[in-house]
Amino acid sequence: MTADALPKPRKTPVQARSSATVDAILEAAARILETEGLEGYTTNAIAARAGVSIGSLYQYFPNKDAITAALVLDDTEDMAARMEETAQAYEGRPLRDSIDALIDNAVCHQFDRPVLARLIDVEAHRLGRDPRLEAAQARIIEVVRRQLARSGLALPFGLETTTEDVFAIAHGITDTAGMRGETDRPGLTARIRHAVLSYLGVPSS
Amino acid sequence: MTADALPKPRKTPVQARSSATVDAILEAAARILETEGLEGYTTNAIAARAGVSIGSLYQYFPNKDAITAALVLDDTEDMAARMEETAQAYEGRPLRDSIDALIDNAVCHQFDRPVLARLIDVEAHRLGRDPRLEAAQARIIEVVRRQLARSGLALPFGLETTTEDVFAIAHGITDTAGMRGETDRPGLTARIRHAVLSYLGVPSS
DNA sequence: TTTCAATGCGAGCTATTGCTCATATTTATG
DNA sequence: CATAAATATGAGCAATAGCTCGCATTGAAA
Repeated sequence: MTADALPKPRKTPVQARSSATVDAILEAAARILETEGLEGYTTNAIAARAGVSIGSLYQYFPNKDAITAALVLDDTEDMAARMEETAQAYEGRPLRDSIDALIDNAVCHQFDRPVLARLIDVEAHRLGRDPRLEAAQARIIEVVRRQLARSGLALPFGLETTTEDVFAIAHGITDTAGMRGETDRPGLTARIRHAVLSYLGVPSS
Repeated sequence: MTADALPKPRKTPVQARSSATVDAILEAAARILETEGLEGYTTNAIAARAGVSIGSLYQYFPNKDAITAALVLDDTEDMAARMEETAQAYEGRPLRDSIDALIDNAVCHQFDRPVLARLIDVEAHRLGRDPRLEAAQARIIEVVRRQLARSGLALPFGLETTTEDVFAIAHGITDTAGMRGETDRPGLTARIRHAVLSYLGVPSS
């Protein structure tokens, strides 16, 4: 008996055209989530919009959730990379500046595709735990944790909890603004900065 | 031609047993959302857990979304009533106390059924606008707005935006904590209070 | 050119879901 | 009791979803 009993990872692209197929599928999935919501988010629709047959789709993804998981993972890893870059670029500069830049990262990300960002968040919770995803999330957390640790501030509730709360605050404000269709990005950044800095006990202006 | 072309509102309970049926359906729907998530949230499953036939279910709800909408509305109206009661009970007392009590309301609500609370939130966004729901939401907003307006504080971003942000901050922290399974309710309340009060520029302890 | 793996295709199977409808039972009323 | 409205039932239909599989096409190595 051949060991093809495990349907977890499907074929991995080796030629250029198959990589293009995978990319097209993920991009189509994102666009459908964005424009049609979870209702229209079907494998057939994804394949159609990607200009690919369902058969091809299922050669690279074992099931529908795998597509969503890939979407979530890509998104999170992209965010992690941006955060790390930003943190490095602002190394040595005052906390206020680096925090500002990090917040702007998050705001940009949400403003870019607000509906998609929210749905990805929802789906990420629905799908179970995934080591690779958790690693990417940990990278993001770590960036903020390091900022706080190096700041020398007397954190109100300890390093872990404060980090978590700073995140939750930024996430809450950003998400709400994104859903409401707010367009004033600098204004939003200013509000989040004020919320975060005042939470940390730093005079905010 | 009879005017039965509008399938929007179905039969309204007039006898006691039918009211019990409706209640059972809504309670079953909530419990399924809570324990099985959106996957197991099917009309047949709801009817089965309610101990009712699907036929009966569809006599009182025109479609599945109507059940969800009723769930969302009930939840929101319940919250609005609690908030209004609390605000009235704390009338005349210092802002710190009333804010604290209002926050505790929200925390209790989320801690009671965290998974359900989140899914209701998600579904509320998926379903379109509903005048009755918006009215209930407006009642909640109004409670907070009035607190802020009467406080005499110099609000950082104007009454509307500040109200919205206070909400978003509390919602963000509560939601994250609920999803993480945190159990320290007083601690959570303290953190939210600190976040909100410092955002408002009030010394927090 | 030959050969074979990689890739692509899409009709259609299987399972499920939302929902209807003809019928049965219960309750209220006179 | 008789009658009709209110309520309850659940088999099953229509639609659709996720997904398979046999076959066609393409690309690259020999």
